Amino acid sequence: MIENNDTSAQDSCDENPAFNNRHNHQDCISSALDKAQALCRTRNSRLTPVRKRVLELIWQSHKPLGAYQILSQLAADGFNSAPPTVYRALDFLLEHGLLHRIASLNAFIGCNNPNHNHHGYFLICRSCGSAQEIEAGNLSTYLRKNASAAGFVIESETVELSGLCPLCLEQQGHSQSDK
Amino acid sequence: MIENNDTSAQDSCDENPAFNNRHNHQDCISSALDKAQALCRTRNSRLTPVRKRVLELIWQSHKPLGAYQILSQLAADGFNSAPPTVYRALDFLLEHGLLHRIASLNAFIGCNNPNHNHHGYFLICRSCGSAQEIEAGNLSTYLRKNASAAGFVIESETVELSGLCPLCLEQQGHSQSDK
DNA sequence: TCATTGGTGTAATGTTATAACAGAACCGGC
DNA sequence: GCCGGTTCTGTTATAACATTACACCAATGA
Ligand SMILES: [Zn+2]
Ligand SMILES: [Zn+2]
Ligand SMILES: [Zn+2]
Ligand SMILES: [Zn+2]
Repeated sequence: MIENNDTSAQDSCDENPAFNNRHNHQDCISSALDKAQALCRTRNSRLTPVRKRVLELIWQSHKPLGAYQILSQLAADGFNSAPPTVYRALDFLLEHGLLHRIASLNAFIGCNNPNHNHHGYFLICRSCGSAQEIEAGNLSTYLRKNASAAGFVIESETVELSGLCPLCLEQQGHSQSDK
Repeated sequence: MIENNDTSAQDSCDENPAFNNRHNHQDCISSALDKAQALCRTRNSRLTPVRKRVLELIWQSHKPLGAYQILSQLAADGFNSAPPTVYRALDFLLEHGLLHRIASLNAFIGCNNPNHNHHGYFLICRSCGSAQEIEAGNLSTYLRKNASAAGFVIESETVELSGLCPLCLEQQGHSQSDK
């Protein structure tokens, strides 16, 4: 199942992990936690148990997770679980660039490039719920240039594109041919 | 590049009304209501008093309005005012393209191009709260092309850019020079 | 007329997020 | 070690946003 035969990928999460069900997802999780650990050390910030657990829960799939879903998992773990607990952890992780908030879903997803100060955008599958962050690059430049033509200065970008991922498209194709 | 060369704007609302405090805003409102009226007639839909009033309230400024703000205004008008009332009206207006929902603000703003089936994006001033819809044009094409390279098919786009509008930038400049 | 449809009234509830304040844990200086 | 400031957590309550479910009514068209 999770075999990766003919790709020389060492880091299986660098490609398009969310829409590739053959990648080794344990690597995604542990790599994200390692990065977070390192980043917090260099910044003299504390990745406390709650914060770490929240980050881990969010990374346990590539589907954006709602605050109250996280909350109930924390409760199952025996952590304290009242809304402020999880929102404080989320705020911390957001501030450090370890997460992004998906406004159109009221949900949160891990960022696997927390060091680089970037503007990403998201492809979100409406069928399976997976989301994939894409580096904005030109897009951001383009938007800023256009905005400045109107005298507007962009400070933050929310670009969330909903549709069907490759995996769900394939499945839909199958079910259509069944008709 | 998004260039819009046909700047034969007679209608004072076609330019950049949200960020132009000198435009005749009554024209914005009445033109929006007229368009809605006409559009509903051709579609055999009913622009009932509540629906019309909600649309009017939303158009009374260029700032996205929350559902409960609308609700309290309806109450002041003597309309029934429970959440379903306003959400039903909003759903109707959204379906007919007369409004857009701003996910990052949980708020609603009028669309002044309800006939044309389009993908707009928004410039939202974090200081004064005004928002301006920009026709997407090439942006949409670009996003879809990039997504399809990842095997993803976009169905809907949420592009909300937050920052400072020209008017607020100018004010900020003044207050800075006061230092 | 009567059934159908679409719109509204109303109560209750669900979901997402924050305020406010008390207490505990951590950390640097002594 | 102990102290004092800061940061983190616990707890209660509430704010803000949105939906469900069901009853009623009014327009439409056999
Ligand atoms: Zn993964
Ligand atoms: Zn999918
Ligand atoms: Zn106007
Ligand atoms: Zn402004």
